[in-house]
Amino acid sequence: MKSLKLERGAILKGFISSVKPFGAFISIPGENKQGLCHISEFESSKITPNKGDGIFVKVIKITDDGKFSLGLRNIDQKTGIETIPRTNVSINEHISNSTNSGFKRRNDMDVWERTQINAAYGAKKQRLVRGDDDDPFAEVDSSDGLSEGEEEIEVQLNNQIPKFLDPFKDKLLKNALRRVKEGEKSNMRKINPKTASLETIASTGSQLMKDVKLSKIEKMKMAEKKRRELQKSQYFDDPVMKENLEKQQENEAIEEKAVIEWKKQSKFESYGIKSKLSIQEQRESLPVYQSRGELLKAVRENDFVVIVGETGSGKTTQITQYLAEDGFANRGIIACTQPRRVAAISVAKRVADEVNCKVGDEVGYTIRFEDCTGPNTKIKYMTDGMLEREALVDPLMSRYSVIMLDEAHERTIATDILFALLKDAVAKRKGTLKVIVTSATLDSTKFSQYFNNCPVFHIKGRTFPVKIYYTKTPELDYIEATIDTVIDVHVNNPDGDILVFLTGREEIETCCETIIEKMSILYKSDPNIKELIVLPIYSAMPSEMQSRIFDKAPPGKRKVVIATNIAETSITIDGILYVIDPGFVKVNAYDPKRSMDSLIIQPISKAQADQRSGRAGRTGPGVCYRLYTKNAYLKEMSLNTKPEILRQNLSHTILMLKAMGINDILKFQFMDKPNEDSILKALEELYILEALDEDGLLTEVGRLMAHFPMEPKLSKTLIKSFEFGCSYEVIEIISMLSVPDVFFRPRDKRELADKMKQRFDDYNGDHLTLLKIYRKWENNGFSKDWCTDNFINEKSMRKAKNVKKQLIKLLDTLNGKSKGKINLVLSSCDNKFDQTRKAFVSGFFENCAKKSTNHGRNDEDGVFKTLSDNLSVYIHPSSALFKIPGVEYVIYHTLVLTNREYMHYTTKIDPVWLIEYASKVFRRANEGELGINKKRERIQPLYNKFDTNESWRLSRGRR
DNA sequence: GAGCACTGC
Repeated sequence: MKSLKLERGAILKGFISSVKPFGAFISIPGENKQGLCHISEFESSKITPNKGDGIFVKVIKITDDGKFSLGLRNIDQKTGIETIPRTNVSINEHISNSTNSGFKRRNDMDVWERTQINAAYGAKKQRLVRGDDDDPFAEVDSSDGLSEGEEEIEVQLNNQIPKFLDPFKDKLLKNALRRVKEGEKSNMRKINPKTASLETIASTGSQLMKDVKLSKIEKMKMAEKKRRELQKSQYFDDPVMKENLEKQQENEAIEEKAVIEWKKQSKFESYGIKSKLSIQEQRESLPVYQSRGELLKAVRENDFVVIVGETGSGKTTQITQYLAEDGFANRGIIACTQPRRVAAISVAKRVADEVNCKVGDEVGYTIRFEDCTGPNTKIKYMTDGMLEREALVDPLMSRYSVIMLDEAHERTIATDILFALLKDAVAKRKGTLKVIVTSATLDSTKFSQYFNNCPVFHIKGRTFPVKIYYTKTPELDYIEATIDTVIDVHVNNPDGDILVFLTGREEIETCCETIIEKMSILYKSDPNIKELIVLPIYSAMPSEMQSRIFDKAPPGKRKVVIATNIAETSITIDGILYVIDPGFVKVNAYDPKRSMDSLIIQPISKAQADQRSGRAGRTGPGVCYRLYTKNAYLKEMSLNTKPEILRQNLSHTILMLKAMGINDILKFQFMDKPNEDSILKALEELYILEALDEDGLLTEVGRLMAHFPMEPKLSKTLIKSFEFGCSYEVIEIISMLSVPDVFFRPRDKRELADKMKQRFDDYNGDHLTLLKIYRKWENNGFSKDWCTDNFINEKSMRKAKNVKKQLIKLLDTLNGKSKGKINLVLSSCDNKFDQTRKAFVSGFFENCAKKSTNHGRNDEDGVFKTLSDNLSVYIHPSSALFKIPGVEYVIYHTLVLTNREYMHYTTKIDPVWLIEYASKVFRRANEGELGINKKRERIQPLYNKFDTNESWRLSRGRR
């Protein structure tokens, strides 16, 4: 054959010079460079690449530097002649031949799109026909119920992408999907891009997120398919390929190891700026020092003082010391509460340094699992939840002379409850207890009014000015806008790190990946662009990865930290000069009517927006880019974030209040009173758990339940476990239920992680599965490696172990204090795990669901109906009971609304137990009084909460 | 066949 010139489209003969996992290098005689032929080319041509083989190739592309890529498709390897792409012909032929069977003419682009869309959506109706080689479009059976005019096209999946469109595949897929999405949305009201509200944008979600997610699924499928085929066809009979694969794997292992080593080595930069000033000089240089005298005077003269202290004012570390120096410590302990444990510890350490003592001596801290105070302690930092617990024993707070509720503007439930408790205690203590409350600027008036119009003190902060920019029109896709802004700031602005606020892990990961992708293109086009280091952070991330965000960016590089609102308050990163705030946050919304949790994305509040922008002004004058309009900030955003007490299940809180002797919850002096539904729901729950009696007064059991730091359903279960002789089992399960999810599912190894999890699955359900895991871990010496090997979150396991320890200690104390009245002797049911399930029924009978019989229709499989509300609920796919036949009655730990109403942690039960252990609520249905449908449900609730508003007081179980 | 903002006792 005559040698052809090397140009695009030319068909040449070459020789395979080397085989790689991604394809083969091919030498063309007379050319001194090798061309690359991708593995997909071999796959579609059904040729096994072997070193030395001669093949016909077509030149697809030649780059500027003379490299060329080659193709094999549609080239007859015997003759070297290009065949006409068969798909084009076949489709047209087929369509013209089949006009009678309801098909309309469509071009192959349509076919291709439909195939892709169907594949991506896994459409149920689609019926794939894998035609054989001679008849790619097997005769279509049109008798499947399609009416005239409707068309259902049936195609094969292989090689449907027109060759000429290959390079645009990703883009086409994206567009096709977008069209489908828009088609779906066409009934919805149109969003006007100029006036869209934040609410609308939040509820629409980001298109970019969806696109990335879909194309990722596609890519994963392709990669998996490729990997499998490669293994199958090449690995075993080709020594060159085998060697290459092994080498590649080796390299990957080395790389992975290097990353781990690097992570180990990279350590924290030291915190704070080392100051040359003496401690005394430093203290005097803080802004709060200017107000020392006035502040002490105000505290002496008033029972309550509200302090508006900006960040960096020194209020948290200094005010307690001023009070101690002024003699308040002689009349009792000076307490300062913090919403977070780390804050309590780190502030206590700092103050101990300043007064030159050991932590736990004059200055100490108390948090759950850890009491670091002593007989000399005068200044005590503690979590607000800890002080709330202390109020159970001592509502007058008689140990304390001053209590400072720090960060009170965060409005945790504990702080909100303490507001009212302290107001009461101050009145009763007649001048011997002082309360200081810190607040943000925006709600200082509200705070002052609540605390009997007390004085408000302003302390200036020590921060730099932040310039704020708004967008001119609303950003419809806030993820896309965020990515563009990050890159824009990086390319056009002087040095300084960037902080971005997004709502969750998924968003953060997508955003990071897209930025890295886009940046790599930019680096190529412009070598002068500085490197951008992209760092994600969210709470569920392993702590060794979290610490990376504190590393300083090397000279000449800039870092961008992409965070959830963990970076709003919990974590402070030095060196941030630019903040990018899309204006959204993910919050938990609890629906008391259905006792269901759901996570929703919503606009942030003004206070939150200000908090976020403030993060740019800690090391120098900063800039904040708000990706919403000024109008949205002024008119759409609420002043403050809705306090937690208005968003949560209150049963635990209300049980505590009852235990403190506060009976009339509806008249309790909340700063913001929770919704009545929410209070009634909690009271009702406590009543059916027998923690409250007919009059709403605390029962013996209720008093006991209030001692445990867990939700009432769990404490009831715990107490009942002593009757069932399975307290060890129940304690271990409760410990596992009260920590973050123990199952670890890394993005790239989900299947493996799921398989590992399945080995622990107990056929009775998830509670016993958790028990199994805890015990396996214990038997393996609480080993970290065991956790890693089994895809278990070690952090959670250690926490569970701590909870177990605390519970056992607590039970010991209760037994000791009760002088024989209570006898909670720990015991194990050995292998009689029915006892354990029975104990859970006696606490969780309200969370009971029965498999729906569907009355003949089988549209929806696996639907359960809750016995209390007849709500349709589903077993979560992660459950040990998912798709297990023969599961009729179950109890569940919580109900979470995501795509569906899912039961989390489900356990199979015997319905008879409901009657036996929750006789107050359930009874056997009476055949005579029921209709046909009701008869199918042998058990019915006695108690009807919709009777009257006060029905929680009544017991219909007695009739 | 699925999605976990953030705390706290």
